[in-house]
Amino acid sequence: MSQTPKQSAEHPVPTSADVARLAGVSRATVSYVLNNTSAVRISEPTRRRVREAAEELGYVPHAAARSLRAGHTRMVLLPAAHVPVGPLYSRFFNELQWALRRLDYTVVQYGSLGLDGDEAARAWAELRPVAVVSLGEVALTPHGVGVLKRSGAKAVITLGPERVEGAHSLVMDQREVGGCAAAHLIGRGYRNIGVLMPDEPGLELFSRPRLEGATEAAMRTGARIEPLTMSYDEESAAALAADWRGLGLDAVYAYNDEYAMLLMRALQDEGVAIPRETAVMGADDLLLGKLLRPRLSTVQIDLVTGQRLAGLVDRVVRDPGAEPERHDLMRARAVHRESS
Amino acid sequence: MSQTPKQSAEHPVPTSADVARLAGVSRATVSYVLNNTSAVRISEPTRRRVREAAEELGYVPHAAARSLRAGHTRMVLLPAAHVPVGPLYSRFFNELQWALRRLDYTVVQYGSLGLDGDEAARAWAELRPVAVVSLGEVALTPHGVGVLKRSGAKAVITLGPERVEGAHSLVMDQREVGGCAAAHLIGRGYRNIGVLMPDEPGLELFSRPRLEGATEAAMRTGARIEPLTMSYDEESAAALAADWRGLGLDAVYAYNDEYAMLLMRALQDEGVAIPRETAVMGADDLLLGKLLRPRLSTVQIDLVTGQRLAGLVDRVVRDPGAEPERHDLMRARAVHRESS
DNA sequence: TTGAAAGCGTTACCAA
DNA sequence: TTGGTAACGCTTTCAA
Repeated sequence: MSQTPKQSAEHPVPTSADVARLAGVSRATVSYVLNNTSAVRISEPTRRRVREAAEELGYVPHAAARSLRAGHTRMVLLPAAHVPVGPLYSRFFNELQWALRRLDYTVVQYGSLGLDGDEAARAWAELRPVAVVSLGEVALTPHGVGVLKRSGAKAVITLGPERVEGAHSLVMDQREVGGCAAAHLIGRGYRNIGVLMPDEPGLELFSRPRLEGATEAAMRTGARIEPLTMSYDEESAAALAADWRGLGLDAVYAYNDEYAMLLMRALQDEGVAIPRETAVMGADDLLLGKLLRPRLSTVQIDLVTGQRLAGLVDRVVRDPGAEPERHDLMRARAVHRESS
Repeated sequence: MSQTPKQSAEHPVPTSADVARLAGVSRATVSYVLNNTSAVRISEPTRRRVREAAEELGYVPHAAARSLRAGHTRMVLLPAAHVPVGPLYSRFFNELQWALRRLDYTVVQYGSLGLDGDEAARAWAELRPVAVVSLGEVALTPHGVGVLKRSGAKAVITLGPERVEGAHSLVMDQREVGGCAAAHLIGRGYRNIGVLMPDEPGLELFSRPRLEGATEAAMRTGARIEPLTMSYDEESAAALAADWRGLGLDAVYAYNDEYAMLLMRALQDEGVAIPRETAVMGADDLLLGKLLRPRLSTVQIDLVTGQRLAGLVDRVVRDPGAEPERHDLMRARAVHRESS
């Protein structure tokens, strides 16, 4: 056992050498045929023999060996600690993935749970991706970006609340969402505004900047912002609603539509009139919000399309020096319905 | 340019040879130090020099080279054509990912959009994963399973409606969901049951077996099953509701809770009394369904936990011969509320 | 038209 | 305690 057996001895994985042997040609010829190398002309009978041999052995090329030899990959790494929740985000995700495949990139979502920013960057760098698109679930530091770039990544693109030195940062400021909601409520005359913070882990990345945005918007007007905590279950909502009248609030921005729907129901069950006694506002403009009575006011968020982001990735990979044109990454817009 | 430049010439990616050179030792020594190989004792000063050199150069090992040498990987491939929709599924997904990482596997979601079963299997095999867990978005054929196994995959596990020859198939029969819903409705005396089929692509994988299950359950009782089509928007729901009374139905099973909520609202807007005139039933037991009035009856689905599935993966990898004990993969149970 | 050989970055054996 | 070296699977240049 001087050599690690790659398989349960009886079952060696076929290599191009095996194909060559069976077809009675050299490994070079196998490579030419299987990759349709146009620079070399191989006779039709030889091609057939090679193809048949490959087929018979069930030969599949070894991606690692290939990229090792090539010195680069076409892998775009999408760090995905959690599968993002919510239809908005997952649609964007799917679009991006699809568009990148059309550009002939291999999209790999790599879950780096429980690693901090720099550890994660190192783990990603080991895979030698040609590009990394970080959706902001892991905080990438300038150092982490350096590690990735030095390991050969041509494009490091971050979507998140703030710029990251060295990366192409697309700033997606969640504060705008909170600001939008607060401005809408204030504009309609509400002065004591609760802002719901989900208790669930992982949402902080969005919820905190949304709160900040609301606070900033209120500051300019003298309205009061009151942070509230709730988790995504009926008990928690009921508990919050039970104390509601003591809070002295006339409006609440509830993080997103799902939390808003939950809270609104709890308030209604408590006899709080919506919006007369308390206005309720969500975010994300889910279809379901329109089904409630009163219909839920919300913040509609236009995200950059996956298609456009994929184009950016490709451009930066081809020309890593060029600065990205500034994208209108995210636009938020209040949608008034009946709950506010 | 006889050799592909791996980087923009000025920026070569550091290798272990560079580290060795800088530290004044051999590549072997570098490997020993960086991998904490216990079989060899390296002096503390040497270790320090190596570590410092690695740090200074920003050296990160090359995963492809490593696995090429090792002859195997710890990669578990999760084909993910679409990020799955719905909180149920994504929770399961996250759990699985997390549990596999704890077992020291590298979880890679690989999006193989637009490839058919056997093409996809080939693409996966190129990465030489040690295990593949297919959630059923891509139909894996016995041939595809063969390709994967011959390429070194120790475990090929499928979750889906039916067994796949050669793979460890965990049968997750969506027919049970539809059957459960229909049985519940029939048990409560409804005899003319519509079954909603979403118009959205990709959901067919679930919706068709659910319809089948409902049909089978009805067959035994003489109830009528009527397939209906609707897409996930208000217009489509309104159109369906407008014709509702002509359909002569006294109940509807609406694929899942989201579609059910949408349809129920449209029916209410049309003046159809729920459940007196028409009973409505969903599936998935979403929290939001409890918020409607009347509260939505549903089918609660218990999925196998990601933790357990991860354990199975690990067991099969360690001992590919062993048959998996039969898991109770999915259990469906009707939950009666007010809408039926 | 085909083959021989070098080399990609790593690790592990064996020798010093 | 350390270093030399071969080998993993593949592609590509050069020579025949």
